[in-house]
Amino acid sequence: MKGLTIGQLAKQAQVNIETIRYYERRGLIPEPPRRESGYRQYSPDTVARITFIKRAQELGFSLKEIQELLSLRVDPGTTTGDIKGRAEAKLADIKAKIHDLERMKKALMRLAASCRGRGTTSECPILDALESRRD
Amino acid sequence: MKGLTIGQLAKQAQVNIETIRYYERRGLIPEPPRRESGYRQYSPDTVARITFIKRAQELGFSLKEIQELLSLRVDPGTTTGDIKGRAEAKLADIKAKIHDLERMKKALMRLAASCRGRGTTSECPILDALESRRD
DNA sequence: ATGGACCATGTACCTAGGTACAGAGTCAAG
DNA sequence: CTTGACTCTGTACCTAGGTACATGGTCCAT
Repeated sequence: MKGLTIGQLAKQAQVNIETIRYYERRGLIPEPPRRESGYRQYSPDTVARITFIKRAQELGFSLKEIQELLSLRVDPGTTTGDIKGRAEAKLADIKAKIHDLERMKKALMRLAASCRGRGTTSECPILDALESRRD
Repeated sequence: MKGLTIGQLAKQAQVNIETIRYYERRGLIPEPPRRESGYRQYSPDTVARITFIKRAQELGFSLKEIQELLSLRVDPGTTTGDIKGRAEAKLADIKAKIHDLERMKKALMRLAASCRGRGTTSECPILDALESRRD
């Protein structure tokens, strides 16, 4: 078994080929080994990595932040304490996101429930979900 | 009280003035009343609306999606059943986000915990957080 | 041994979401 | 009643995150 070509990887991860090369340039995925011809040879694990990146984006992380998240594992030049600190920073981030999503979720559930059978819709305040923020 | 000028609104909502005008063009905030001079006069509620938009973006929603979320309340031409359906679609979306964030959270918590005191960091797999997805 | 499907590099182009003027009018404190 | 800070519209420009060629070299099933 020789690993995946970039085209196979793209298909499995459901992204454009160019996106993969772009991620490589950005340092989001490691440069893979090549064969004689220069063709990239990817380990199947790369699929998960790209899937992770894509999903993390949908969760509101920028590529830069995702890079930081990913670097929480592979970086061998860092101390564990450093890692721990960075992990906890991201953790706080994530908790805040979950918190706000929970608020939106509750608002929408109230909305969907209250909007059953009534007449007009003007009284369905989703805005309140994230109101009164404490930045 | 005459409402906020665009500058005051921008300051309170912590965004650029141009962003507000841009949102207006995009239909994310309603066109406010003007005074004689043409100056926009905003209700203080607009602060919450912009805050909501900004935060929803950080949660991974596009402006188009946010528009849909916001339209779940003000749209008077829609039936409650329609609203309910759309709310539930968004709800599913949000639940999925929460779910994946929970996975990331758990992964990071394991990471932060396990990375205490050990030597190398190579065994801290955050990637597993969103692996094996079921799209 | 060859032609259609892939891949490589490099550069150009695209969309979303803003941001920054320019040029002209308005507000209000002194 | 002026002057510095704001605001208006319109248009141009910018960054992030891709996406699309063009040109040329591989791969492999027939």
